[in-house]
Amino acid sequence: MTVTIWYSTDEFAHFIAANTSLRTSSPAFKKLYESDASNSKNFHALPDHIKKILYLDSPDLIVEIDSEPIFSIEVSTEAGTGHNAFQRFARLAASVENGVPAFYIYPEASIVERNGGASVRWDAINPLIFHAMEQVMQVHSIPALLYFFPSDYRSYGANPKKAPNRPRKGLKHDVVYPACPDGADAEMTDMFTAIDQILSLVGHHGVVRARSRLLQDLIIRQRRTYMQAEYAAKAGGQSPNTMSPMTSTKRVQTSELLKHLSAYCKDGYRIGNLLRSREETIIYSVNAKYRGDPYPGSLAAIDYIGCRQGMTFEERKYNLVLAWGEYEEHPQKGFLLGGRKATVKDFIREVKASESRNILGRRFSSLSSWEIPRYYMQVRYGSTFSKNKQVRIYAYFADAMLFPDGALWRDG
DNA sequence: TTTACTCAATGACTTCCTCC
DNA sequence: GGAGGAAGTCATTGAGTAAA
Repeated sequence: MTVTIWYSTDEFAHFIAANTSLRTSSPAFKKLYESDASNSKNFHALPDHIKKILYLDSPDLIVEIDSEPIFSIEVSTEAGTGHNAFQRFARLAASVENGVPAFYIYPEASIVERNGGASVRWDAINPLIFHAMEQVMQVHSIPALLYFFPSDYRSYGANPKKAPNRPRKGLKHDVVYPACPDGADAEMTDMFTAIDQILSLVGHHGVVRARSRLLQDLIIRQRRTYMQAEYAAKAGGQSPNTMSPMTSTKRVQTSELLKHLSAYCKDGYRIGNLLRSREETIIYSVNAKYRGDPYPGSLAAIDYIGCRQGMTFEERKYNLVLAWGEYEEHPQKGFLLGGRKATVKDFIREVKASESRNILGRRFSSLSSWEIPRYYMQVRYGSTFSKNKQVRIYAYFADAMLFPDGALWRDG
């Protein structure tokens, strides 16, 4: 049995190995490269099954046994207010969509000091993240489990100024691995138990059979139940639509979307059946400058919270549309998008920039040795991994992208 | 060989806006 | 007017590359 831990942070990989049964399997530690866009020298050398998990975004760690990914982990110390907790959601989704359980370590709350220390308070996690992860589990029948990054919150929730770990945002770090969460905390020991359980099931049943049993496992069911209870307690009965990022969405008749898109339909062209097949459309309306984070992750979460009813993005009850600009209803044109913060040119510019990393137009004699396998990867995958993160994620999740001065959409 | 610069990604902090 | 959420800006890191 060959165990490999793919990591972006060496210390975190050793932290996980030392605290789980992985320590007895003499794992190999290998660096994970995020994409062909961010690391053209090394990305193409990753195994194909690892690339598939990275097709949207790269997690902090992937554990692989005999060339089969077993689970992935994402860790963050960021304050989880607003849409922040969703920034990493696309990579959790990518993992689970490939049948690989995903662990997410996120602070229940972290201390944010504002105005030079005049204001010291806990910023608590947006509970909608629990709901979104539950939806992913329901769609794919693969665990997506959140564990709290250990903190002083439960003991010093009312008094952040007295929190022992105030200089580190109230977060408890490990003694041996200081950049990592405190491995002695119950949240982390619970996570290690769940990891060991997954490794044990894989050892007994093999990867494929183990996957189908994971959600029935008692330890995993208990965590899932805990997450549901946390959502209920923290959301206090609020509807998902009253929480970020759902507050930035609106549901409209698809006919309104088609009216809006008709401005771009010339020379007898008629929009295809995919958009028409769904009676209603969810529009993620962002009146902001075009950018990446946090929108890609939020878009993926909106898909799972409000649109999906099957394993692929084609199986949606509602179209999912990302609209940049100031939304304004319009009786004849469906709706308008105003403002100058974002333009379709921003998106096109990024796509064009990614093409500069495409080496398929080169002559063989001009390729250096290390570029030959990269060239061969691009022959197979085109620019799948050469585009930057947001371009990949937007094009994957959004059935249409709208700007004040242009639009892109799928036909089928 | 060293240094400076660029790019991509991530995360933290500040500011703005809306609602009560 | 204050609280909290949303959006914008900035700092950091790591890798690659071109110039000194």
